[in-house]
Amino acid sequence: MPELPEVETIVADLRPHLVGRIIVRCELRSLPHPVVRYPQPQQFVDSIAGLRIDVIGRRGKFILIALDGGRMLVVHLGMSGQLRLIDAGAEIANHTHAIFDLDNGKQLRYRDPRRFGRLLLGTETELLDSGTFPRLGPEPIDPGFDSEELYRRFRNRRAPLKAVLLDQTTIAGVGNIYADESLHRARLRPDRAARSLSRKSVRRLHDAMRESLAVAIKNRGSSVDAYRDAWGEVGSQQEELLVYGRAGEPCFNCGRPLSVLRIAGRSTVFCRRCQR
DNA sequence: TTAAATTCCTGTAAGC
DNA sequence: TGCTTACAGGAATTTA
Repeated sequence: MPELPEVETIVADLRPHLVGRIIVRCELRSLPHPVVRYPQPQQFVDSIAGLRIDVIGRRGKFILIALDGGRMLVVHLGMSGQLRLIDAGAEIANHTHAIFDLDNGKQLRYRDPRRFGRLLLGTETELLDSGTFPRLGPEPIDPGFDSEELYRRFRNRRAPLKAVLLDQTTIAGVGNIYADESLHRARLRPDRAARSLSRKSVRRLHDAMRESLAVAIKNRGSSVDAYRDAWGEVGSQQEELLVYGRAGEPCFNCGRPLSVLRIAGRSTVFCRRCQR
């Protein structure tokens, strides 16, 4: 599933090909439309035509495409979303829900078999006020994000550490894969209360999380499920994962079979010996 | 206020 | 082989 490293890879790949391009036309397929959440689909289509792409960036797991006139196109890939740059003549894959025609004969296509993703169009204020774009926590890979800030955010949280890491209003961009990977790297049990961590432990987690994300970005993300980059290619981080998806297999550190728990409705893999 | 449970959705894999 | 069932999960929504 696309988390911070996967979204970062897509954004970096698309940037040189999208900035300066004009969205000539937008076509929404499959109605009632499953992924356009704001504004109404017809208004979405009508108001995006003719706008130039000025900037493309990322915030948490959201792709932000700033358009001239102050509005932005926001894309969240959910579980199985793909945002790909394809020649206009190419065959249209099933589950393609939106097609944006660009002024150079290319198309930006949004495909999402499980339909958990969403598309938004509006100004920042509009999207925040409509409740369609959440108030996210800090970016974990931001140089200004220090472990003291993380400690402060854990301070009054009695929920399990894993659940707090998945909470996008606490930290933006971490999902099930990198939560498990970060906790393993930091040698912390996923089921202990976040507020029980010492400053020292939080510092270890802070460093582990940044390391896990940085390595994953370098490897162009984890293609454990439907994840593909902007060209339809897989990443390689799935081959480097320490615990995610390895329940029952030996811990690379101590050899003991990895355990699995259900926390916050997510399967959580960890080593009972190395993570205490 | 916080946290846990439920819901959405479809492809995949396991079980019979 | 072919059918049924369970499972995967991000985040909004509902319930406690």
